[in-house]
Amino acid sequence: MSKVDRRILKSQEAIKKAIIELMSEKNFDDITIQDISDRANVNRGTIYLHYQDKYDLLDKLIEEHINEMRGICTWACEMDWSDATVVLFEYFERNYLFFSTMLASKGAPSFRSRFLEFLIEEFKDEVNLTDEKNRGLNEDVMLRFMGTAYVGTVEWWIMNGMPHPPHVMANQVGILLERIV
Amino acid sequence: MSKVDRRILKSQEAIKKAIIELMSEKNFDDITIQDISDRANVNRGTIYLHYQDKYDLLDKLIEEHINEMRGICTWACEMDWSDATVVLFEYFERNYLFFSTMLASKGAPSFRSRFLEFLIEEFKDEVNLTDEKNRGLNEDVMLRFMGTAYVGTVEWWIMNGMPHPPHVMANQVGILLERIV
DNA sequence: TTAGTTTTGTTCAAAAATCAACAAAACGAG
DNA sequence: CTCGTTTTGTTGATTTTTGAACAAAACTAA
Repeated sequence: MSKVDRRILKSQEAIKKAIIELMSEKNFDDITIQDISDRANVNRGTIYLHYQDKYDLLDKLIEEHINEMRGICTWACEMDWSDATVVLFEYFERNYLFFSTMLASKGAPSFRSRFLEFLIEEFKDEVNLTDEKNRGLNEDVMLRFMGTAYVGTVEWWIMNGMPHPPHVMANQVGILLERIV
Repeated sequence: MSKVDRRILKSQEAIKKAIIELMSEKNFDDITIQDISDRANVNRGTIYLHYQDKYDLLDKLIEEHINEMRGICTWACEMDWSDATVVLFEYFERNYLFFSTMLASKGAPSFRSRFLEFLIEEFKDEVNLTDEKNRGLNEDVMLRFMGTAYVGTVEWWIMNGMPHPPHVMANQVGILLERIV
């Protein structure tokens, strides 16, 4: 865990913040590297020091959030399922601009499917097919069912300006998930 | 007007913002260089690259604001006095944390007098002693009178959380100043 | 006082970011 | 298509910032 030079962190933070802001304002295709460097207040060349191009930047940004969420899930594994969900919803809230932009219709269409894929992966360890209750149920169907429900609910919550606090959402979703699994 | 490297601007901005924040939280004497660099998220050595010590930093910070205000005054000289005052009050509002910290009882005692000194300097060009109306009036007394009134009013406005919008304050102060001068 | 801790101010080599310049690619209007 | 403009991705020389280290000074508590 060799710590990273703070200049790298600062530059990358500024660049990532910039592209999220810009994506919330205009179409991804219309964003130039110059736009990003202007907004981030870094030299244009600095962006190329960290990313191949704007697609690579978007990929890395998404993947970072996925990893962050994976970290939260494994870290919160010891807790109750409902408690773990609270932490996730607080993460969504904290990164509101990212999720609202990415889940918006004009947003990155790749993110929704990547998000779903991640959730299914996480649910995999939670479903128990050997359980009496789940006799005759197909795993892929169950995972898909839970995953889309989760994504869809988060999407609704975010796109409607987070009408309930995270812990309420987490509680509701937690109850519903418990019933399924 | 050779433009300054953006890294210098960013570092100095972060450092200045840091010391203002810290001064609003604790006594100036209790603030260490390490505190400032931590808050600004820059290396401790970077501060010494730009300032002698924390006293020099505070001096430069104050003097920068004085210069900024002087710029506004000369730039707004062509306008009506009342309009110029609006721009100044908007400047106070924009830099609320700085002014509230500096004018607070625990703040930098040097700032209040420096501020007053600046205002008197600016008023000097505005008073006309040859005017019939001002016969028998002493210039120093007039300037002191106007200056302390101005500082005191700004101080009241800032320390009370800016109860009126800048243009209202500017209008009131403008009217009162017109009556005096 | 003394010993132990914190803070200061400075040094160094290394890393990152900067600006300016460039050719190539992509784009858009006529 | 063609010309002119914009954007891209890369280069190199220079500047700023970094982290780590250090001795000296200042502070604290016993």
